[in-house]
Amino acid sequence: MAEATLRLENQTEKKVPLGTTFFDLVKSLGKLKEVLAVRVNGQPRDLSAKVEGDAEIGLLTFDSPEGKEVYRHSSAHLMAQAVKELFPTAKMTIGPPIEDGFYYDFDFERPFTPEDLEKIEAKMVEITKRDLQVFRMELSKEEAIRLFQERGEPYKVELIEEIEPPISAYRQGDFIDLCMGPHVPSTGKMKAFKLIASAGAYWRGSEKNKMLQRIYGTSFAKKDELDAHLKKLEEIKKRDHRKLGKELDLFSISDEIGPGLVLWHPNGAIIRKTLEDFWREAHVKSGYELVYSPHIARLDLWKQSGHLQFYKENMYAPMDIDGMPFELKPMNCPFHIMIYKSHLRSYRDLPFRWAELGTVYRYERSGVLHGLLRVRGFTQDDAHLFCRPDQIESEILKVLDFTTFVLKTFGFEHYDIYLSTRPEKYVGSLERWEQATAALESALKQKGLAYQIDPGEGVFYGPKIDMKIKDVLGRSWQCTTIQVDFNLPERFGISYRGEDGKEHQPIMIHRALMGSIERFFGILIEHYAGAFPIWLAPVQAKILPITERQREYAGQIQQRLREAGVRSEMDDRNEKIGLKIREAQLMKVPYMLVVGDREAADQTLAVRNRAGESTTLTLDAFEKKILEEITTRVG
RNA sequence: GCUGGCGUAGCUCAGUCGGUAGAGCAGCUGACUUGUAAUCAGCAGGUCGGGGGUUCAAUUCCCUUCGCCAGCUCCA
Repeated sequence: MAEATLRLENQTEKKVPLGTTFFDLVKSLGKLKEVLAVRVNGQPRDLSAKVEGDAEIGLLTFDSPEGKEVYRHSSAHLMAQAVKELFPTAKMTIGPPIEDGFYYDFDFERPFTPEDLEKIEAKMVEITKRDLQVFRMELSKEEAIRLFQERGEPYKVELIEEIEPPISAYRQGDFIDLCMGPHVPSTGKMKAFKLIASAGAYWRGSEKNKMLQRIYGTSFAKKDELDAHLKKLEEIKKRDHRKLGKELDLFSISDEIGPGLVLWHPNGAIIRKTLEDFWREAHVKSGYELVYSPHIARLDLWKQSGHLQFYKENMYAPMDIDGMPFELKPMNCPFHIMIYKSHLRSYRDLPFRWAELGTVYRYERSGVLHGLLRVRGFTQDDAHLFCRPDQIESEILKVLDFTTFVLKTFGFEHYDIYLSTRPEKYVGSLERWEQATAALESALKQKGLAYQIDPGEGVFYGPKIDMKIKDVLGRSWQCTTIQVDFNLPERFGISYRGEDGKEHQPIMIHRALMGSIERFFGILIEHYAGAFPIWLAPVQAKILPITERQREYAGQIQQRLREAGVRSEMDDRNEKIGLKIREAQLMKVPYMLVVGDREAADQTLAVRNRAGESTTLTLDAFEKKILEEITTRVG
């Protein structure tokens, strides 16, 4: 009998007869329990598939991204089977794995209720107990269409009509679903799953189509992994910036003022002020100059910039001022261009680096507003660099250094970086695009930053680098964006006088590091779970006298700390120390300074931190410690 | 914008299968002078998101509108 040589991941080779199933192969390796599917020469396959020749074999377990996909895709099938058994009139549509789980969309006469989800989950458990074997079927297009027509699944028929044969489907018990696969070998493989939510979703994602009922679920290979994941979801809920924003009295969004418009309360405002001071100081140190611009400008400016043409949906209606239309600004760039235009510029002047905390207003559809993360009025930490083409790379290098420094200050040290290249519709010459894209890429490489290329995802006016930061829970947030712009310099006809005495067009680079102050603040609240590091904390130290007898001593401490620039407060209410501590703790105050008769006599402080640890220090020692922590921005 | 859910005191929430509402915390007043996450008592507080309709009567049912939440969509 003919044999095939299989090379396994650990570089060992194994000879097996042709036609051996991967199931048998995995069994012979003693890994049947954890292996869900295999990768054959890079292609994921079922365990039931047969060895057809020499191949590189990978074993897919739940620990690999591909294994997770297989497992969760099978989980989606399991859920669909449960739904069909409970609600036979539900029509199946699609059900893919997603990050952290899976979903399945059904066309059903009503939304699924939480009680439905419980029933479905119970049915899923039952189906796993049946441990149904999962079979792959390969069909011609006609067979596939007939099969799903007979089964009364019109959405599946619609999908089949658009795909090329051979068409595959998977069967477990009486349940059949159109699917590329691969899948786990039997329903009993699914050990730990939970249905999370139901919600509406459009067929094929278009609001012109019918609204379907989507059920989200998640699944894991082990119960404790599922529990850990559910715990993380709880943690995310606890950290919700909207909840913490209210509890810590940081900000509010008022119905009477309008959706997406933020009120910064004193506690939030002092954090913002501290953050902005840091931002300005850092920019000046890094060779930027600060500028300011107005909130409205003549409509003509936006015509010239092209925003009226390309950004209209996000702009508010113009207002009439003395018979002339003015527009609320959605961006700062045209203003900075006008500053550029206010003088004749020489190649010797370039680059210019102009930064502004510029407040812009953009119309966002009502359904997308979300706390501080998506608002209608916000302040960008914006800057525009005007440089010569040969300066792009060095400028990008500086921006990359600068943004990593700024983000690191807030404890963000892991990024996903994307380089977006020329889209189909673009302005500017091919040569410019290539030069700029190469400059961006070269800068990323020099910095040793790992990045992915997003082909064709650049903006029409130039290539860009986007950075997503990872917070303490591992969630990604898009903040930094660095965009080369060939368009606006052209539209506004800006130029500089070159060495050759001729006019040249400068390159403009837009960049925002935090993105917007509002959004970044929202991310920070969640990142720190409201327990801001001491340099940002609204109240850095709270003095808690035990009785009225220590009021004078407590007052001296407060005065001393205030003079040293520490944001301190005193709680001299006629209350028990337990209550004062509890309230300071709930407000996540970094240091509680308890002073009773003992401390007053010794001129010391009982310093309690947020973790509940106490030490006794002299006032001098505490002042030194807290100032050190504030200036170094630790803790 | 779309689908679904929700909107009751400053906050968190209960309640009314139609007869104009209740708790805890917060607030105010008083007592207590207190040692590391809630001292006790009393008082006060709501046109039940807004508008309209049905009804003898609407916070409750219906319509509409605004807002919030989840998801979709969108984010040149």
